[in-house]
Amino acid sequence: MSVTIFDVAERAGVSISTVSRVLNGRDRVNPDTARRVQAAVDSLGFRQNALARALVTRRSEMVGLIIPKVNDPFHFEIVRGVEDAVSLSNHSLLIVSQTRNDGEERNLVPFQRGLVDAIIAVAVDLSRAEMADLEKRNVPLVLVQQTEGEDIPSFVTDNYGGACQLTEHLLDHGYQRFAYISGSNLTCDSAERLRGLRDSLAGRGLALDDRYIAPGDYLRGSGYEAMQRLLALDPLPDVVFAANDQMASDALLVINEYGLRVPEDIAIAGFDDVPLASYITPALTTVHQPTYELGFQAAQAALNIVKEEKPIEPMHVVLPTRLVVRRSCGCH
Amino acid sequence: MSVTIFDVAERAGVSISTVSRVLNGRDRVNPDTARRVQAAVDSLGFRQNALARALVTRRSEMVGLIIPKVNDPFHFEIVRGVEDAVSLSNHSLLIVSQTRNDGEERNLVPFQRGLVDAIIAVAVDLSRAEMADLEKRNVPLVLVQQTEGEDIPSFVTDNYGGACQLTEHLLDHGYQRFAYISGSNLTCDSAERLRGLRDSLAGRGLALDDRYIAPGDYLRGSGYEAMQRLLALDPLPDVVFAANDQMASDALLVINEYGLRVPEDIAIAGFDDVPLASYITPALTTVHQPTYELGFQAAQAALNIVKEEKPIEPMHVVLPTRLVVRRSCGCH
DNA sequence: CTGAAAGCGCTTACAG
DNA sequence: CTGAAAGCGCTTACAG
Repeated sequence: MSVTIFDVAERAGVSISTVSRVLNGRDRVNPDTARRVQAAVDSLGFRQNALARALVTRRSEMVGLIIPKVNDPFHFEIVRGVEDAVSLSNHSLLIVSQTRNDGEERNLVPFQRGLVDAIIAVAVDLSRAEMADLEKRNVPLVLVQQTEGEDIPSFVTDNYGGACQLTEHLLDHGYQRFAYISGSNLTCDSAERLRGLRDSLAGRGLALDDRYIAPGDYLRGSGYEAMQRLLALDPLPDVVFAANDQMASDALLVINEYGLRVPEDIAIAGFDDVPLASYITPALTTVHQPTYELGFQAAQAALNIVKEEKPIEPMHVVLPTRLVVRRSCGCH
Repeated sequence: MSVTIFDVAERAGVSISTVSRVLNGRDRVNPDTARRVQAAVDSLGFRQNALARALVTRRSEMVGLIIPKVNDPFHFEIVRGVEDAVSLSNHSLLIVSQTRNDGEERNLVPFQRGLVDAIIAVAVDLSRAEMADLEKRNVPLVLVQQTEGEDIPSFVTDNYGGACQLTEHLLDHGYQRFAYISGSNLTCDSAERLRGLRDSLAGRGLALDDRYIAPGDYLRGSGYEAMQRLLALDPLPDVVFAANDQMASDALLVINEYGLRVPEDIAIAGFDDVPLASYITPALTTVHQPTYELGFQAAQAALNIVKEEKPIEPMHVVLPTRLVVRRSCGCH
């Protein structure tokens, strides 16, 4: 069996209450006693059982993260940010990677059973019912890259503003016929980016023809089909704005296969500024998102809600994006 | 307060023992009673408290994952594999992302406190002492992409074989002067790959000059410096074998900056076959690793050890790699 | 098939 | 500053 607090107490010749006190360092303890206890702890190799502790304190010191089951650098930077914030305050990270679209409830079960002190949900489209259930169980929820009403805290990047900035830049190149490759329509980021594109075009008296919107899902390969569809259009678009870099890279491949050149024949731009963007040829003009920051701040906020036991201020944070001009837009 | 098993028992007019029985579905329970209990559970919205349950069963149904703090697709595919295996058996995943090199013990604490039933350590170079401690606490450990003696189960890809295959291919192109950009020397994969390179060269009566080994650390940007160092050499290498695709991509950028062409002036090959490899120009010849499989199998093994309470068979698994020929080696 | 009781390993008022 | 006792929410022999 493993070493318990009773073993330590016995060895140190004190009660378990005293052991608990020196372990948690909260109440005052005679320095001599404390030393004896510490010696017992060390010699026995004792470690507090986190489960027992959590059961009585009602704090597991674990934070739950729900994230779509995609493998891209964009999401992983968020995870890194979350992980850093979480471990900085000595908490652990429990991850549930949820397949988009499957809507099964099972995945959330660990979170409904008192396992985590707070939950961070990334672009995951939780149902209202699920959110309500979590709320009933009194576990704070923070949304990342999505929003859902006023009452649930959220951290997003300025998808709209970034899209506007990018579109303005493309317009300055003189492009007129825009095409858009959309992301998964389950998440709101793609819609926001599209809205930015539309509004900026409208500002110059242009409109986006619906036929020039090709559906994608953010994932590898989906930009491929979308671009093929766009290349069947007549006239061809001047410039393609893909909802993320991955799809933009796919589009580039297709355009090259068709014997056309980027940016001379068709310009391209993406969104996210993942590492891939700077490695392809021509390097991709895109919008940088502070993903690590996003995850870090969201996690800090979640932890704060737990600590303060009240909502955070401000409830809704929008992090600025930054236009990254490379060659695929026609610059240089 | 939250709904407990007592509330359910009261509502259903039975004892908590009975409620527990229907919840866990193990012992025989009168169908009528079971229905009453289930109705109470549903109407109260009751969920078992996972902490309390874990405390008595001595199973938390959580699996711990230790992974270096890098953000690359290679590692994340492993995570995805682990996550799938873990959630397939209704367990949760607790992640600790460990900075290489910092050697602080703190990160392992959650794992030493009874929080997880098993641990999977990815290329992380746990110290012997840490492994021993974990063993003392009776939590099974499975190593991924590393080995440490006979007694600890491990899952690795065939780094040596893959490197041999790749080298043979490059030799068939007629290259003679090889250079190697190494990975972090904390992990054994890079050493294995280097060994494969060396042995294959030796098979053709060639040797690798130490000056042609440039140190890298697998991370973004480190191939950059390494390649600069190699380009200062006289004579220049015919071909550069980078220990992973990321560094190979960096090397490509540097070679282009120097006004040289790949593969005409210097050929390049990588390792891993991450998505990036197929997007750069020229597309990268590399060695595919079954990373998802690796994580999946490792997690299954860990879960099996927990379930069977005995070591698995076989203890050491080597998954085959596959040569992926693209253009950077000179093919086409 | 079901209930009363002990126990998992801790923390935390409450006394002293 | 310290200890005895209750309790966190479950499971599981043990009786019946």
